[in-house]
Amino acid sequence: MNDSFSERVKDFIKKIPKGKVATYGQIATYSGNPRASRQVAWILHSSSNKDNLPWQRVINSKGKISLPHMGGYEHQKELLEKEGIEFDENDKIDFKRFLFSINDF
DNA sequence: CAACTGACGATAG
DNA sequence: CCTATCGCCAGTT
Repeated sequence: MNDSFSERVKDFIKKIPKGKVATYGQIATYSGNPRASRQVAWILHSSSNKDNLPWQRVINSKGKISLPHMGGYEHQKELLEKEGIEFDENDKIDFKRFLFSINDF
């Protein structure tokens, strides 16, 4: 359960800087498995709180929060807005401005 | 080992 | 923009 894809995913998420967001596909890709986006989601549920991961910075490829309304959606949105991330009228995040990239390291 | 599950992604219509 | 499907992966049951 260590030194695996899962560990790298968690490590990557920890490296997402404040004020930036990353998509599941990105995390999966940079962790070695471009198609394990689902696994990323599973990991978040599995240990986001336990490992104190900035889970709120993980969104889907559409630039939107995946959580259902009244199921954490508003909570996540508030956390992101507190970090300076903005949402447009469609509740989408502008990748051009807030998407985290490997070059930001 | 088989089936199921999950905050997904890409593609097709 | 929407729904429907399939694919992919790891952890559970």
